[in-house]
Amino acid sequence: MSRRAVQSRIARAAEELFVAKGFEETTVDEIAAAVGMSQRSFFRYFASKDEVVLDSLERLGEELTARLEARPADEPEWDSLRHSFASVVDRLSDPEARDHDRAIHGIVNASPRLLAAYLGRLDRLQGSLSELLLDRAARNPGGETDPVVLRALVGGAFACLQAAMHHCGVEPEVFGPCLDRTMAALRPAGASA
Amino acid sequence: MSRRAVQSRIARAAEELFVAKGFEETTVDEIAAAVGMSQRSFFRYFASKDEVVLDSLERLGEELTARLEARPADEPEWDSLRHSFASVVDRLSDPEARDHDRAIHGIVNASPRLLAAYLGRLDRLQGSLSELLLDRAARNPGGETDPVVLRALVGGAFACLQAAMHHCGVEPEVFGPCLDRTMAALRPAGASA
DNA sequence: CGGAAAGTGTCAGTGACTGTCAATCATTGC
DNA sequence: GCAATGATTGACAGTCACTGACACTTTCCG
Repeated sequence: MSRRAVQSRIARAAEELFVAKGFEETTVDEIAAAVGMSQRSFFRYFASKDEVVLDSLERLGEELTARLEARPADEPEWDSLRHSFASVVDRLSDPEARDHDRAIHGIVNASPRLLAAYLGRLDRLQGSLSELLLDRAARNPGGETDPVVLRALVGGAFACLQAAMHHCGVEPEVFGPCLDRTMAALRPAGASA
Repeated sequence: MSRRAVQSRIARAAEELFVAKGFEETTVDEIAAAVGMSQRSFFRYFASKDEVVLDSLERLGEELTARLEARPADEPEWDSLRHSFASVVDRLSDPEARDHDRAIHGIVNASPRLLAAYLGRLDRLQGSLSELLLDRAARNPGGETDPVVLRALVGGAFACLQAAMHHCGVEPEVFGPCLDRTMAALRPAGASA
C-alpha cells in the first residue's frame, strides 16, 4: 500500500475520533490503535498530531497556487486572487468534499492550538503566493512590484476569504456571494488598472 | 514582590536564554533554574512556555484597543486603524522597548510553533477589534455595518502592519513610512467616505 | 497568639514526540 | 533459487511540556 493511501487511512480514522471526542482529548495511541499500528509508525506517516488535520489543507494550498499561476499575467492581482479563491468554492460543490471540509473546519475551530497551526500554514502560503505574484510583476508591466505592498495585498485577499468562510460557513450558495461581496468591498483603490 | 514583577523577572531570564540557545532548545527547567524557582512555580506564573514570549505582545494588543476606542466615531475605519497602528510606531521610538521588541521578533520568527501561536493571538485581537468597530458603526451613520466586510477590513489593515513589520524591521524611521505607504496602497476603494 | 490564605517545593503521572535496535519483508543482482 | 540490500515496522527507552495532589512555609488579619 502506498504511503499516501496509509496516510489517508490514518487521517480518516483520526478525524472520526476527533469529531467524536475532540482533538485534545484524542491521544495518538488511540489513533494508532484504531488503524492497527504502533504509535511509532503513526509518527512515520505524520510529523505531528496537528499534521493529520492540516494535511488536507496543504493540498488545497497547492491547488490554489496552481490556479493563480494559470491566471493571465496582465490581470490585476486582486482579480487573480479572487479567481483562485473561486476554486475553493468549486471544491465545495462536491458534497463529499464539503462534508469533509465542514468536519475539518469544526475540529480546527474547536482547538486554539490547531487554529494557530492553521494560521501558520496560511501565513506561509501567503508568502509563497506573494513571491509568485512578484515574479509575475517583474515579467509584466503594470503589476505591483513592491514586495511589501504585494504581501499586504495577498494578506488582505486572504482576510476576505477567512472572514467569508468564518461567518458564512461552507455552504457554497452562501459562501460564494459572500466572498464576492467582501472582496468587492475591500478592493484596493489603486488596483483597478 | 508582586505577581507582575515576578513575571517580568522570569521573562527577562527566559528571553536571554532564548536568544542564546533558541526557543525549542531551552527547557522550562533551565528557565526556572535561572530565576531560582521550581518548574512547578514557573507554570504558576505562565500558563505555557509560549506565554513567556507572547505575554508582552498581549499588552500591545490592549494598547491598540484603547487607541482605537479613542478615535472619533465618524472617522473612516481604515484611518482609525492606521492611527491606532501609529501607536505601535510610537512605542518603537523608545530605544529600550525597540531592542526588546527586536529580540522578541527574532525569537518568534525563528520558531514556527511560536509564530503560529503569535498569529493565533493576532487573529483573536482582530476579532475583538472588529466587534469594537461593529458597535461603533451601529451607533453612528456612515460606518461599515456588515460584520464580514468589517472583519476582512481589519484583517487587511493587519496584513499591512505585518507586511511592513516583516520587511522593514523595527527601525521606526523606516517602519513608519513603510506602513503608511502600504496602507495607502491597500486602502479600500469604498472607504474614503 | 491562632488560624486562614497565598505562595512554594516535591513528587508522581500523562501525553507528544524522538532515537535506537532488531525483526520482517520486498527488491535486486547473481 | 538465493543471498545481499534497503525499506518498513514494532518494541522499548528516554526527553520534555504540562498537570494534579499534598505538604510546608510565610504572611496577614482578627
